Amino acid sequence: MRPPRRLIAHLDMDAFYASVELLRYPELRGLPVVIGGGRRHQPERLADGSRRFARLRDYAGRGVITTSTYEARALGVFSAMGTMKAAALAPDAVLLPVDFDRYRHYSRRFKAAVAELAPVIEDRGIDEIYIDLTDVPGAQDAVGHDPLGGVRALALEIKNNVHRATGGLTCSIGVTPNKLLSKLASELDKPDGLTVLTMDDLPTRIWPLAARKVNGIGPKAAARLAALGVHTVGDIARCERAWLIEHFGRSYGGWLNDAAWGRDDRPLATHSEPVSVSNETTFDRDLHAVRDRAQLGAIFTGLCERLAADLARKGVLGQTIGIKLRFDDFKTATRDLTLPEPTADAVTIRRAAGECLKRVDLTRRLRLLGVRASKLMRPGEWAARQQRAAELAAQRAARRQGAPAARPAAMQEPEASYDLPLFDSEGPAR
DNA sequence: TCTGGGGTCCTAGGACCC
DNA sequence: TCTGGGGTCCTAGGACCC
Repeated sequence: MRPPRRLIAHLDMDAFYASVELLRYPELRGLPVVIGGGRRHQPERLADGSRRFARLRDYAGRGVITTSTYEARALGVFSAMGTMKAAALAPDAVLLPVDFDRYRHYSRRFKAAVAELAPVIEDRGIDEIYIDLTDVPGAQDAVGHDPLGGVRALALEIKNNVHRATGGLTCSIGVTPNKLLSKLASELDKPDGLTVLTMDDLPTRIWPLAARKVNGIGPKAAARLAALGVHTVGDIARCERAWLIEHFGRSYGGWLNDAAWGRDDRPLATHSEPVSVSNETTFDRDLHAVRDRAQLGAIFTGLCERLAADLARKGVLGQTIGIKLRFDDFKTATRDLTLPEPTADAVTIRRAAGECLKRVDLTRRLRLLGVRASKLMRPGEWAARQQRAAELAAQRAARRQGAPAARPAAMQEPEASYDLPLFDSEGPAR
């Protein structure tokens, strides 16, 4: 019996935040709309029942576009773009504030709709997931002459279920033998797309793509590749593995080679525990540690209080407390401090974060301040850790008492190593 | 036109222990 | 007494992703 071929789907909601907003404000359909900025541009309800929306040109301040509708994208406005730059490109585009609670609500709905048909899901944030279709009944079946007909039909069913459960949202799905390729495939036919690929499609569908499209090749790596004359995934595939390792290190170079040839056997991560929780804010104007001391102090305390509340809401404690600063030159500094025991208490967090702050040079003005908790654990976990640590300490003590001969010989007889040849002219080059 | 806020993972040096 | 090496934790920074 052959094992079933892996069938991994990547599902990506189309312009998610913007599409959720269009459900609420259908009169904006067909217009360039962007989500982002601050909270100061709520739509205004007029006397005649209609609404007045803020325009991008009305916005002044620091912020980025979170999402834009396809009409806004046509004008050159994309996510992560500075709002001021976006305003220069599309001054008449409608600007809406982000409403994460609402997006989370629709996120839960679409994920539940998928789970009804295929329960093995990896969460990849608010608007995308991986789905393992390998063992879903019917997914491996051929339909007529199409060996992938079964999985194609299943993916369409998933799209329909999402559309129905969200009141009209569309998504794009890529199905391939692994996560890496599916992530690329889901983008090939956006929006409202479905792309099913096998390894045979690698040269025609994947290799022409820009290297930057690969999940894991970011702006830095893409620039380094480009400087070496490597621009597409196919360019990477044509590079010798050894050459990639030479330029990018054993780990990343090897991965680049695997990625370009579509090799990826990572399983779906269906459960995950949070690693860190943080709270940060960018100021309206840069602040100075001395001149704006009072204002900074209030912001700092507020961040610590919100962090404490977030920890409590998630039911975790953090043992390492850290701060993040961003200076007026956009350079970032972090400091952290591991406490004797984990906490979720605002005052304890504020005190630890204050200690961290003392270790930073504060002559430059600040544009961002953040507070972070890591080394997270559930309250019961702390007791268990303490218990384990005590047992280990007891074991070590017993070993020291009962078996002194177990110490390394070199520690008892240091003379033994005196004459050993150390690094000489034949040693490793410095 | 100066660049949000929430995360994860990796690397690397030093401390410390055995 | 400055000589080995492995393992783990802490800290700082950086790349990357949604």
